[in-house]
Amino acid sequence: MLKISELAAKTGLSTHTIRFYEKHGLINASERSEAGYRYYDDVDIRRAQFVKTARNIGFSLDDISQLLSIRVDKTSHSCQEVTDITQYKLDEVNARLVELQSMQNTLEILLESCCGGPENATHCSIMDALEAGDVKSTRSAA
Amino acid sequence: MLKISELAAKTGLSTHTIRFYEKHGLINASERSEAGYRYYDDVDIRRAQFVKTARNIGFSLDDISQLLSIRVDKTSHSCQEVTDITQYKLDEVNARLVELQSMQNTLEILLESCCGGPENATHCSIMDALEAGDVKSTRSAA
DNA sequence: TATAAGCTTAGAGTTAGCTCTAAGGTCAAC
DNA sequence: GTTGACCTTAGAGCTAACTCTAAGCTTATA
Ligand SMILES: [Zn+2]
Ligand SMILES: [Zn+2]
Ligand SMILES: [Zn+2]
Ligand SMILES: [Zn+2]
Repeated sequence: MLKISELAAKTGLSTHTIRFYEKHGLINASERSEAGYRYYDDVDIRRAQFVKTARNIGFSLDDISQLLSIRVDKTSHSCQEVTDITQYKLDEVNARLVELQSMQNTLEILLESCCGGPENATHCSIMDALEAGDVKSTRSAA
Repeated sequence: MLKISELAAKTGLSTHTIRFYEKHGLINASERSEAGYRYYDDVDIRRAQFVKTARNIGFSLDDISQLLSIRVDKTSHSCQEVTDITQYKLDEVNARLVELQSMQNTLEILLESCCGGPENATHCSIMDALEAGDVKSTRSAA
């Protein structure tokens, strides 16, 4: 049985974050001392580590909620449900990648066009490009 | 002279956003009617379009503040200041790209490992991987 | 003249995921 | 028996960039 700071040390989550996750139903302490101290058993610890791992991959807390409800009763859930969540996340990531690559491209072109020197910016081609608006839009949803 | 909704139509910003940008010093209406209505002249309009363009590229409002203060007095600012802002943004974008590519990679590997079928998730390799924690961490700063 | 559309303001709410504070109780060590 | 580290709670604050609301003027149209 670990106390909260020990679970924090073990998982790399802060105690604040652990309590925050508890409030959101992601993890919990199956025991409490008389004084109200949280105590985590092996099952709790594995669940906390699962959350941390999923979080590291980039799943949102909502995604993780769904994964956890599959996890507690795997026989009632299908592989397809798991891949759906994962595929949806991948789609999000890919969409964001497209945006960022477009930003990267635009910024690189801007940087190439400007001398970057110490003279004043009256002739600056980056400023000119921003002024002219002839740059492609890279944002749809941040 | 445009009224706020006309400027909104012209720039693609909402009237709310225009007022929000004004509150943050990005744009302003050089005239007001007796009733207090905002009126935007050509200079205002060009500034608003500059902001929109910079925003489309992905610059933050803080970045844009800096770009605008260069813009209003280009002789007092150098190309280097402009490239510094741009390069800094590009560095940010590249850092985020690395994270997202790592996420993409991890998610693809997970998806390949799972059958995605309708059977129950007791054998699911995605769940197993999350359980084992043997996935690389993709997040540093979101 | 009445109705609707549009404008004003200050300020609150949204999102996600923490992060921190205050005020106080508990526990082990010296 | 008293430090000091650790625990508890409710709730506020943070970031970024909006987004919306309420309450009340103004302006254009029919
Ligand atoms: Zn130059
Ligand atoms: Zn330049
Ligand atoms: Zn399967
Ligand atoms: Zn599976």
